[in-house]
Amino acid sequence: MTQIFKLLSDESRLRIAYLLSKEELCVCELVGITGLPQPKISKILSKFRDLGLVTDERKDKFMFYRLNQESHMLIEILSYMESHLTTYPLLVEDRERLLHKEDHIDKCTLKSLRQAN
Amino acid sequence: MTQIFKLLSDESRLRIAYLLSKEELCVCELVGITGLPQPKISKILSKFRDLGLVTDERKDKFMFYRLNQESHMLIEILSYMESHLTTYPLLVEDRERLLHKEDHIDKCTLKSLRQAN
DNA sequence: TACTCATATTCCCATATGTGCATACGAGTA
DNA sequence: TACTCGTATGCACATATGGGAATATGAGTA
Repeated sequence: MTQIFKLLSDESRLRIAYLLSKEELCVCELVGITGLPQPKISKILSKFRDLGLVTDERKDKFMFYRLNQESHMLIEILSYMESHLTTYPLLVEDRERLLHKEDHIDKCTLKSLRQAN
Repeated sequence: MTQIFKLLSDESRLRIAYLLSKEELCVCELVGITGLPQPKISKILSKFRDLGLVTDERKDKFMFYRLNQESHMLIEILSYMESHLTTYPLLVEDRERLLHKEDHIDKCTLKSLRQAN
């Protein structure tokens, strides 16, 4: 339980957890949306994975991460955060960017791959 | 928001926050129930106070702390924890000791003071 | 004023943590 | 096999953090 709180106690981790609570995302999408350095995001995701809070799946060249649906507590806390989002503008911005994520992932080939589908 | 999660990410802080979610308590009661050293508890409570999460009130020689009722997010998280308590036996034990707290505060004069009332 | 007792603070130490950078890995492909 | 590109890992560094012991503070009281 303290582990979950610890993960959420860091702004970068909180942002990533929040974004993943919305939909599954790959590393380059998270980089594009948050603007955080890629190694940092990979490290954060590996911590999440070590604690069994996310699962990963490779699709083409991309590693997609999603919340482990068995992490009830994490999921409920994140969904609960939605109602307190105005106290955290950065998360609101992330949510906005997530809606237009195609505009933020031009540094990898995922964009054109998506457009091809 | 991250501040709240950070507070709850430490076992000692989590225990104290949980106990205070049940009822207002003074430092010596928290010492008695948790077995944690008094300076540690005072430090934790001062952190809580700095973040506006608790309020304090002196009664006789004792400083009583309670959750700030305006800390909605903290309060909701703590009440939500109740439903996941079995995953954290230590909190269950604390809850038990809280029910019989008179048995755990014999190192200060609060006990006899209470019995006098 | 001196004393008691509950609580608060300070200091020091070892350890943990986050960060940036460089680089390694690994799957697909030419 | 060599190359690309997305992702993962390792290292070094500064900083943050928790813990324990000693001590300070402060209110009440004799």
